[in-house]
Amino acid sequence: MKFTLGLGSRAWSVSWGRAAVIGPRAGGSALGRGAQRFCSPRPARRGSRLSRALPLCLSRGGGDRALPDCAGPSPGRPGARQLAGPRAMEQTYGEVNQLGGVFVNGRPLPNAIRLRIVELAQLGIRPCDISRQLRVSHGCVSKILARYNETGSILPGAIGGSKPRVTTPNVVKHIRDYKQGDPGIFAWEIRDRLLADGVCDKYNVPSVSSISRILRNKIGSLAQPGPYEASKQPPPQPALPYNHIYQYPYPSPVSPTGAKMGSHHGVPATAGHVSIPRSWPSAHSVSNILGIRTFMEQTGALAGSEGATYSAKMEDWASVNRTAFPATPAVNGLDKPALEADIKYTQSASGLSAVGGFLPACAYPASNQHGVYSAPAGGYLAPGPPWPPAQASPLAPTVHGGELAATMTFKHPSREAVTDTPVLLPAVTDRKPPSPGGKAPDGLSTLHGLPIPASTS
DNA sequence: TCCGTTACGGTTGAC
DNA sequence: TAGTCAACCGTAACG
Repeated sequence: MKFTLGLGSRAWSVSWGRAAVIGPRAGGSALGRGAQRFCSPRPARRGSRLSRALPLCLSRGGGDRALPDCAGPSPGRPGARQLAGPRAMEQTYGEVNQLGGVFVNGRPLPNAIRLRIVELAQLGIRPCDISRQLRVSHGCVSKILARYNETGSILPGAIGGSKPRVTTPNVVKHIRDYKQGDPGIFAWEIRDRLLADGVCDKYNVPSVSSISRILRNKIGSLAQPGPYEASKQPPPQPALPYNHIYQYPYPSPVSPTGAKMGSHHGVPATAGHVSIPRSWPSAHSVSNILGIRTFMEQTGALAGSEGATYSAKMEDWASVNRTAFPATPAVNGLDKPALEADIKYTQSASGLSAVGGFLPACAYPASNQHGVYSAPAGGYLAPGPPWPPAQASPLAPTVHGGELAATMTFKHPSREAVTDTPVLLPAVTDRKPPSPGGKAPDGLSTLHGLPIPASTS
């Protein structure tokens, strides 16, 4: 069932919940499931009955940044409740899930919400309750918690981009050497030798097909140096620094608890154990997200071309996720943008009221949230019956804004204690060994990826 | 009712 | 510069 709400020039589709649409579950095999999905193309995706209660304008939060208009959905996503308009088109759009929560399809939830999910979970609140309270799908809650349990990070992974090339000049050189030494060598044998010789490790060894392609394209004629070799001699380099890319730069592989989550004062807790899914230069890197680069640059920790590189990255990301953490004077240790974000994310009379002040705010500056995320908290969490209704939050007594750091140490159940000592520089943790997943940690600073204001006091 | 899992449609960024 | 690809996202639905 689907109906369209029209409001002036605005109109969007709102569909009823799945129960009303698909009826009894097909139950049974995956085929049935798939068929059902096929026949019932997720009618509820574009919204829910709850969405009707949402404000029509999910414009970015207050102030002069508020959008004066709310136009219809963007052309690309006619069904979604989206914002439009000159500015809205570039900064605001979003959809409403069945719980009434606002989200941007394809984009991560704001770190503030992610953080709340973890925090609430650590307070013993069940995921289903968290889901309702934050109006985030339970699948998402589950995923975020699972990720957090696994990596200690609440941050989303790096979106987009490509994996680092494994066919580095050094690898190519070795392949050529192997081929020259044994023209009859098979690609898989080369692969084995690359591993055996330590040129590559199991995570970055080229595939057989890649080796074959190299042999075909780059080492086609062994009698003469390939164009690559002839043109430039790659500097000697160690085995492809896969670890440099994927490895958790943990101080000790046997000390998974080396890093403590959070710190009382350190809220921008720098130490920490936030990991990032990929650590090759990514716009989604924790550093970029959090503006750590800026900090590091300011402290001279990041210098030279690398800094420049990251600088560019930061610029790129400013439009979406990347916090344009300017090197502007901080306010009480908190960058102004962050403060603004705090304001924007402050939960109003929604079900989050109890935790509204629990978290500072989304780490994303409003300008990076494409509207939805930068909308006032009350907008992000669609208004609706408070959850739990007329019930004081269990968090309220213990958690309040500004005390996040003190209250939430993010001590992972399976992890060790939390340090109370604020750590000012990003620290790495020994959360997990290098894995193909390429989860790299970052300082808790990055912890939740939030510029959580030091609780001071 | 809860929750892990997964298909899906979407975004992103490197190539 | 546009297209492709593969990563990621959150939601909705299944079991």
